[in-house]
Amino acid sequence: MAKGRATIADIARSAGVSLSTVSRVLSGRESVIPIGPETRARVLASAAALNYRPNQAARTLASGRSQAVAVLVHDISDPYFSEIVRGIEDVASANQYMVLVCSTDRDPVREREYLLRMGSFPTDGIILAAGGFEEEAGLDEVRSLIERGVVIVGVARHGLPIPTVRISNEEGAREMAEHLLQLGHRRIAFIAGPPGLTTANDRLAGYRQALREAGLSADGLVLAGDFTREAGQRVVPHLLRSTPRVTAVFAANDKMAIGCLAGLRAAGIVVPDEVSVVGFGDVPSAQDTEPPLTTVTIPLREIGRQVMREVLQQLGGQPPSAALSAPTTLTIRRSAAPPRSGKPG
Amino acid sequence: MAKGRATIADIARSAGVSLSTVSRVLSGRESVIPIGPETRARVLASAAALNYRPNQAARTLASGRSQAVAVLVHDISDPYFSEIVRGIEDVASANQYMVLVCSTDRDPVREREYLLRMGSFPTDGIILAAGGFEEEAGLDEVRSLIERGVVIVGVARHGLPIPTVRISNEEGAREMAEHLLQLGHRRIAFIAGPPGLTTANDRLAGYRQALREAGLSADGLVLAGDFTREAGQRVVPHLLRSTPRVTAVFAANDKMAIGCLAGLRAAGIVVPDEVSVVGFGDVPSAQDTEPPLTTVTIPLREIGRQVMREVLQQLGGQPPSAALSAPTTLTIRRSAAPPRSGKPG
DNA sequence: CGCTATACGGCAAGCGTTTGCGCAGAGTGG
DNA sequence: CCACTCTGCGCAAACGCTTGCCGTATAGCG
Repeated sequence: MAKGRATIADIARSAGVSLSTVSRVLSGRESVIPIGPETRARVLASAAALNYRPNQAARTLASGRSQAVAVLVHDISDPYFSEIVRGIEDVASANQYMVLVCSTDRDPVREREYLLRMGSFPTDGIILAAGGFEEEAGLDEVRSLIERGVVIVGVARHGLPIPTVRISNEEGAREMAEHLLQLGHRRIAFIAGPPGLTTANDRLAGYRQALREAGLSADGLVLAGDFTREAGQRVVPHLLRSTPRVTAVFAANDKMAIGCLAGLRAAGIVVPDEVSVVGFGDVPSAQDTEPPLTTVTIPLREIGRQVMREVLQQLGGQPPSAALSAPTTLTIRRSAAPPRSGKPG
Repeated sequence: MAKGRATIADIARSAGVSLSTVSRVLSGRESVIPIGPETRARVLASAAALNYRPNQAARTLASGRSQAVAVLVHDISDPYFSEIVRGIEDVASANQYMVLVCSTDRDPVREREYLLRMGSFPTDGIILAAGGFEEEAGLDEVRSLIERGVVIVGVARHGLPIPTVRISNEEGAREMAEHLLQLGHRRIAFIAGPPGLTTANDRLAGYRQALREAGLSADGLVLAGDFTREAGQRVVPHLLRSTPRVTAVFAANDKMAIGCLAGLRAAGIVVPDEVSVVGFGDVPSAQDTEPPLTTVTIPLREIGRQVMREVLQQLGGQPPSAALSAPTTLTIRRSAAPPRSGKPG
């Protein structure tokens, strides 16, 4: 039933020119093969009259370009990733690109599956926005995709042979830890992220380094976590039991910090008076907790824009940029304060 | 440079069968034209050996099916929408569909642009997840898309000639208002959403109805808002100036409620002791505010799943479902309480 | 044994574009 | 006036797959 839409053949007929001419004026390839202004006008007029819409599938097949990029994230419903995707979409849509999202739930298997499907699906580029693991699983797929001419760019995805925008997770964590140290904290716990996830590990490394440089040991202070709110809540008893009690806790991401805040409140501990809590990421809700969360902010949207720009550039034939990077910054709110003055009594 | 990938022609040659046979076993059209088990095995083996990946662009061109759906949202970085998208993706990916996102920033013009681009881009379905306006702008585009055979389904998008999953915005708002009434509140302000947005208007209508049924007037109690956190914050002074002072505030969405909470705290007003605040939506961060927000929860992810299932069904040739709907529920947390007992001493 | 289904598979015509190549005619410099 | 270079445009071959239409065997049936 679907009414046949107009094709360039219809336009060619109606304008009295050849298919190639129509194609050339419609797809902007005029720069290489000039078209007379009057011819072009006729074509354009016919196209408009026929309400012509190019068939992107046909274009893709013929040209090898699909005007689409795929972005792999852990979970699109996580504000961390949806913010990156928004940045990507901003520059994509400004350049007539479409973006399709793939949530992998931090599962290497699902990631590989998506990568595999990308082998069929027409995309010009793939953005690996999902954090990677120490041991990358989809290496072969990535390689074969690259071989096919797909440009792949990652964010915080070292360990893969692709250009990557670097997030200063380690530096950011170090700064935050130093901030805590400067506030006077000496017993600072760290709630770690999912094991193996480089993003999480880098933050842990930054924390460790700061402690080491301050001549402190992190022994017994790093608690297992998995980036969920529940994890942050779950560790509260451990925190309380520690002796001497920790005076500050640094969560590897905001969600855990927020969970921790909730757990602490439930336990009747007041933040930051009795214990300071800081996070990493600066998700939107970090400013609405009580107290508002001190955290390290990552310019997520800008990262998205940057990575998409990079994709576009490479698609345009330019070589991969040497150093993409996004600096994190400390944002001090009210969940961290100096520890309660010294020793009891 | 891109190494040519294997095509069905290669497989046909290697397996000693015809193109059609290969196509049939690989694309599952065997049900209609049976293929011998041994032939099929040979084909499969060759495909595997050649590391074959179907070319979806070619498939789309030849078959008219693209295995992709587009979803239009106001803003993918808004948890409300990213949650819906996640639900969509869940069932899409389980059915080998890809989903591409389009953020319109609540701008009818951008929505039309995206709709227009969908005329070129190969998608089998379009989901209008972005709330609509009283006066729909993209009607022509929608119609022409439908005519081309694209299935379009909306969420809370009445006013368009498409099946839509109904969110009980009005009922939910009425319930919430009734809850406040029951708590003893009589002066309940309402922070409205963007003018013209049906989702927002429906909630306002629900609030009004509840008040009316209680014999109360809403005059002077509905404040202009736009769904942003800032809007919620901005109205605080008005709230405080009202005489007699309102004892409860109902924001048309959570973001405004949260902003309001922040504004109230800044003004030294304690919630819910001095004034109750409730929202609508139950975004994830609603549970982490202080006090945790009483709000009406919308099963966003399930809505996403439902709408995608509907798309799939229609793609399968079934008629549009008569009544898709998603019931909202009240979730009582701690931001609403009975008003301070009666009149001042 | 003849006849009709049925199982299995090939042919070839598209699907709508892009693009390398070829070819006129109009300038241009010598 | 010639050899050339641009312009401006058409031809037709892909791009990789699906699918309607036709054969063949083979089996089933009376």
